[in-house]
Amino acid sequence: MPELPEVQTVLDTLELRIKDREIKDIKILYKPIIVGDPKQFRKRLLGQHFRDFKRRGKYLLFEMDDLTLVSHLRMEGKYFTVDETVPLSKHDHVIFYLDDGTQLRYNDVRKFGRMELIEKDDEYRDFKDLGPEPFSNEFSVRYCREYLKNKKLPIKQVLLDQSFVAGIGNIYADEILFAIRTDPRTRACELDDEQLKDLISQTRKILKKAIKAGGTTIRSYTSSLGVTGRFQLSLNVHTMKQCPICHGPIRKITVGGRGTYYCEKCQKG
DNA sequence: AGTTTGACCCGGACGC
DNA sequence: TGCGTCCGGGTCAAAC
Repeated sequence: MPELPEVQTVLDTLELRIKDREIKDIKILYKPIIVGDPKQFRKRLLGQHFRDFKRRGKYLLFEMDDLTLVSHLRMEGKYFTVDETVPLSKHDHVIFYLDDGTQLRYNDVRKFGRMELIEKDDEYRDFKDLGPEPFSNEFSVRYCREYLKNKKLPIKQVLLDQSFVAGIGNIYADEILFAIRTDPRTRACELDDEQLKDLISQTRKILKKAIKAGGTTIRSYTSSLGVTGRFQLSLNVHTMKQCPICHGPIRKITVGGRGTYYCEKCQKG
């Protein structure tokens, strides 16, 4: 599932491919992807150019001339830039016809992804409940301490809560907790300042490394986008069988309804 | 009022 | 082959 690093990678790559391209036409093959009226969506985007590529949490923001296209990939949303002669794939749902004869295609097996137009510089309504960016100064020990002080939920579950910090999903939550040697079930309010400091720095370190890995991988692809690059990312616990530190078994449990991998020897308290 | 839980959207993967 | 079940990001409603 695309998390912050994958979203950033997709954005960076799309910027290289379609920056300043004009939208000549749009075909929407599966309407629920579009939030709001699909006809208006198409109409308003005709003649617009992809000018800037920004990210907020896991949201992609395509800044056009007069408006912003907000896109969320949810589980398996992918973008491809292809020549118009390439046949449609099974799960292509939205086709953008560009002025250089190429197409930007949105493909989504689960159909969970969403696109929505917002007025330029408008604060997107979904963003009001979105927590700070992991790389921002706002994501500080003081902020975490305050946010978590009454939270009795498992720390893993809070890491997945986008209103705490934006952009972390199931895979990186597991990796971060492994990196700070903390049991994913630990109550969030029980982390002390030292652990919070560690949490913040490891979060940034892991996300940065992932962005770097994703970017490297993506560049080796010439005809398609949306390959997230995760397969090249080295994971320590998520979907792993053996702990890279103690070589003991990695356990899989359910925390907050999500599959969770951890090492019971290395991750205590 | 604030916090927490669970259903929902969807289809591929997997198990029996 | 053919079912049934599981999974998951974010939203929303319901329950605590």
